[in-house]
Amino acid sequence: MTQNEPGEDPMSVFAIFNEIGIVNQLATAVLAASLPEGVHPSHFSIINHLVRLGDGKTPIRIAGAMQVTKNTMTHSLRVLESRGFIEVRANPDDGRGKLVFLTARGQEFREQAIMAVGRQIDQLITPDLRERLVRIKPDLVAIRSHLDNNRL
Amino acid sequence: MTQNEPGEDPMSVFAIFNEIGIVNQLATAVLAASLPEGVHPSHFSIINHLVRLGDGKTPIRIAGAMQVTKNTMTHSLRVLESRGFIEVRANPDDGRGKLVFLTARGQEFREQAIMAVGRQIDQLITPDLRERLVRIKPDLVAIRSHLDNNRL
DNA sequence: CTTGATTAGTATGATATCGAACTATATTAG
DNA sequence: CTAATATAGTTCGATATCATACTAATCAAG
Repeated sequence: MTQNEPGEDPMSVFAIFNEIGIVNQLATAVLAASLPEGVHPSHFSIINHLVRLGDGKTPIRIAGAMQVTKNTMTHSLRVLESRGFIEVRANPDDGRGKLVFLTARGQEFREQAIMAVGRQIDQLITPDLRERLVRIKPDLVAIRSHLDNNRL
Repeated sequence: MTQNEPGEDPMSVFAIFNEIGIVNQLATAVLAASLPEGVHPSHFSIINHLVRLGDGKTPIRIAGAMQVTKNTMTHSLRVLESRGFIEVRANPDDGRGKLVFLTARGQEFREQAIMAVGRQIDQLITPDLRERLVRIKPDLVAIRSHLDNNRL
């Protein structure tokens, strides 16, 4: 396949991803401040993933989606389980594997956390910013989807 | 100041930041794979910051910009100094403080790293994706700038 | 000046993450 | 069926990051 004029301007695309990185850094800080003590944004992200794509997934699939190693997932799932946000059961179809399920408490937690961070965001952004965010959403989805389907 | 109809739709803005987060996650993974062993994306980010905004900054200012604590910065600067990418000197104007300077080696490193990650990105994105990225850049800059100037 | 409060940086102990090695189960070749 | 290989998850040792506490230097009040 032909290669979009390689090296055309390596800096410019890099700079855009850099902007995305900074936005994410700032937004994550807002999220972190909205979460209760001991709950890391990465933990929240796991719960969020289970709600969006459905639970009953194996730890290794979740790890792949989150781009973390399986031992990191082992650790994170323990934290979530100790808080009663998820349940980890043996996989009936695979003696090696496990399956992760959200609990009612985990779902409540997610909703409350999103409300909390939503309030912070409301205080932070203007109508203009909100409009810009909505405007770029389709492109972001396309970019996310493509990168997600073409990982290295 | 009036507040953009609070709670209008907390989920929708949250979902967009979520997309940004995933894009960043995937892009960071590409960057991490392009960096030499032992150099963390956060280390690269510090060098990048020093190039973009100029060096001779205090560790604490860099920590603020990167949204990490000052002890994290102490640690990261030691890694970068041990590799010869930066120099940390006493601040002549403040007996407590230090100043961080890029070395020639640090600048070379940044350029090579950007080239390396640029090649990976070239292989990963299509002309359509590149177009989308360029298209959303102005909005991203506006969003980043606003969030940066209105941190909690 | 001197004292109290603030600030820059470091030290210490904790959690999050990673890579490599290990265990147990599944799958495949023959 | 058995042996070799692959996969799911855990364990272990290392780095990155954080919160708290500490040291040293600056600044502000008087």
